[in-house]
Parts: sequence; structure tokens; C-alpha cells
Amino acid sequence: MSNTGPEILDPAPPRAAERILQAARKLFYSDGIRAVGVEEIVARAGVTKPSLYRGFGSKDELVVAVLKQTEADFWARFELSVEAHPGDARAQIRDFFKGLAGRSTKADHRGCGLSNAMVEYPEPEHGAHQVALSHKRDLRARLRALAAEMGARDADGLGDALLLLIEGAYLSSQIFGAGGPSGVVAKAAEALMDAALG
Amino acid sequence: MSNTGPEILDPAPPRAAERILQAARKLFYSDGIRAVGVEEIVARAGVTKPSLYRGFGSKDELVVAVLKQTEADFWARFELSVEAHPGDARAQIRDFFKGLAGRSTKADHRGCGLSNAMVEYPEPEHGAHQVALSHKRDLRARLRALAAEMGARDADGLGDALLLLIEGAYLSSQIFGAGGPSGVVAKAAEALMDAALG
DNA sequence: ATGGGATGTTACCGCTCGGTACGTTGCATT
DNA sequence: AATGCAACGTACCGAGCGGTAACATCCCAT
Repeated sequence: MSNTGPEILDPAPPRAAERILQAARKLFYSDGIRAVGVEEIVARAGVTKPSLYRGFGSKDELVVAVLKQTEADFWARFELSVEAHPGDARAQIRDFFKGLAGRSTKADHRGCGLSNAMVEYPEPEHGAHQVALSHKRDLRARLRALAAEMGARDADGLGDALLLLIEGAYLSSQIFGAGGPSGVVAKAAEALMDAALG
Repeated sequence: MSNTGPEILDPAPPRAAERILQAARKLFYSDGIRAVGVEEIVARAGVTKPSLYRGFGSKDELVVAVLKQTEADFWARFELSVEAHPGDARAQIRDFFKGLAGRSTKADHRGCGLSNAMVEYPEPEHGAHQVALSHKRDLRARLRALAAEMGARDADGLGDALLLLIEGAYLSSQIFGAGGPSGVVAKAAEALMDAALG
């Protein structure tokens, strides 16, 4: 009642830009980027349009900011799998695929926001395209490196094959929802690794 | 100069609706559906807007018509692989994956228009979503049936794994362009079939 | 030759989009 | 208490969207 001073439990009330970023991320992910207008974003964020354009120069810049955060979260999850099994590349991959299988078989999952952005923005000039492409290139290199680390004969081939499974799980998850083919992604990855290590 | 009669070299000038359908298909495929306006479509088709709305009730209906044609072409290609190797399910799959690998590693390839439509239209009510989903369900069933036909222990598992590779190639092709991971999709499919047949 | 379907032409509608000029609030500092 | 300043809201804009009305024209079949 009488607490008029700075809020202790929430000392930094989320700035408008942060609320916009989170609202945009949810909406872009679930509905698609082009399908969501700035009006809907600010409404969901509980702010107004000028706040969006003060924090971000344009909708496109907001899209880029959202995708960069998506990428950061991806790598955070990925490194979690890596750190869980130090020095064991195959166990790291196995761990990651296990998590992927779990996420990809949940209803309303929409795969990878970065992959989806590549579908929505084929033009190489677009910022969204560039962020997503750069991330996928990094992922490809990372998978190839892990494949080499686990001693695969054709490391690049195994890394690429694993990437195909990952992207396939992303796409299939939003096509089929729960009970889709993504349920077998971890087992398929095992089979490919078996074959490449044999 | 004096040729005012019917054109001999082009005796059946394509009806407006047909030209619109083909123009829309190219544009939707290369640029994305939401990114293309009706004005651009009729310009490319060399017709005018009322012709579009006489042949198709709305843009959404045109989208559905385009996707249905895309689906028909897909099955035509698929059956070509099947008929090329009567009674040999594994050879049929191998043939299809070979063609898939070839297409998916060409620059400017944009994967599967039906998969892309699922990304652009997550809402189950949308006609584009329904056409694409129905097709993917059919494809899943078909792959599972072929896996059973070739004697896989876990036929459903193999069929789903092959579907993951296919969708992965679709997505990867438009992410990486030429030289992408889709180049290994046929080899990966072989490895999975080997593992499932023992 | 003539009627009718399909097409082209032109102009327009309402709506929503991304984006902005300008006024208002609230809080820290002095 | 007055001031300064950053953050926010109100109200608006031009453009492009999907879609339509009304009318002229072409071409083919009868």
C-alpha cells in the first residue's frame, strides 16, 4: 500500500523494448513473421507503436533482433548437451537429438524459427535471411567438427546427414504435430553414426 | 505484317486462367506466397486483375489451385521412380532419392512448395495448410508402405526416418543452395535402409 | 451475320500495413 | 519546488493490399 519507492521484487520493470521483443518472438514463431503486423505486436506487448520504432528502427530490424535471440538460445541449448558429456562427441550428439526429439513431437511446435525465416525470406539481401543463413552455416560446421571428433570415416558426410535429420525434424514437427516422424529422429541419428563409425 | 488470321505456331493460346496459374506458381515458389501480391501475378501472366478473380474466387483459392498442381507433379515424379523398378521397393526409394539429391543441390532451389506452405500458413483452417498437410500424410503412408514392402523390421520407423531425410533435404536446399548437405541425402537413405534390413 | 462467353480496360473501394509528428507523463536532480 | 530529460501515448499519414463495378472488345460457333 504505502510502498511508493522503487519496487524491490521487480527492481527493473521490463523496458518497452524488451516486452516488444518477447511479444514479437512469440508471435513470429507461432504465426509466421510476414503474417504478424506491428499493431498486433505492440498490442500483445501492452505498449504502443512509437515505442517499437524507438527501440528498433523498423519491423525488419525487430525481426533481426528476434532471430538473433533465437540463435543465442539455440546455442545455449546446444552447449548444454555438449557440456553434459565432456570429451564424448557421440554422447553430445545423442543428447542433443534426444532433446530435439522431445521438442519436435510436442503439439503446436513450429520447428526452428531461423529455418522458417529462410522460407519466408528467400531474398539474400534481407537481414532475416542473413542471420538465419549465417547460423545454419555455423551449425553445419559444428556438426561436421563433432563428426570428425567422434572418428567418422566421412566426417563431413556424417555431419551433413545429421543436419538433414535435424532440419527434417524441424519441418516435420510443424507439419504433423504430435506423433509425427520426428519421434524417430534420435534412432535414425544413431543408425547413421553406427554406419559411419562401424 | 499481314498475318491477321489465327496464329499457326501457337494454335491454342493458353487461357487466361492457365497463364495466371503458371505465373502464380513460379512466383509463389521462388518468392513465397505471402510475399507475392495479385498485382504482380497478373503482370507476370500478361493479364489483368479481373481475369484472376473470374478464374479463381480469391487469392487463397488461387493458392490452393497452385498447391494442388504442385502435389500432382510431385506424385507424377514419385510414380516415375516406382514404375522404373517394378516390384523392387528399395530400388524405387533409391531412385527417388537420387532424383531428390540432384534437384536439392541446384542453386535457387526452394525445396517443396507444399512444405513451405505449411511454414507460411500454420493456421489449420487455411486451405493451403489443408492441401499441404493432406499431401504430407499421404506421403508418410506411402513411405511406410514401401518400407514394409522391402521387408524392414520397423517399417513405420524406417518410413518416418526416410521422410525426415526428405524434408531435411527440402529445407536444406533453400538454406544452403548448391553444395549443401542435401548432396548426401541418397547415401544417408542407403545407410538407414541397410540398418533397417540387417 | 450475329449472339454469347471470355477477355481487356479503367477506375475505384475499404482496409490494413509499416511508419511518423507531436504532445504528455513521470522521475531524478538540484 | 522548479527544471530537465528520457520514455511513453494519441492521432495521424501515404502506400499497397485484396477485391469489385461497369463497360468495351474480341473470337468462335451457330
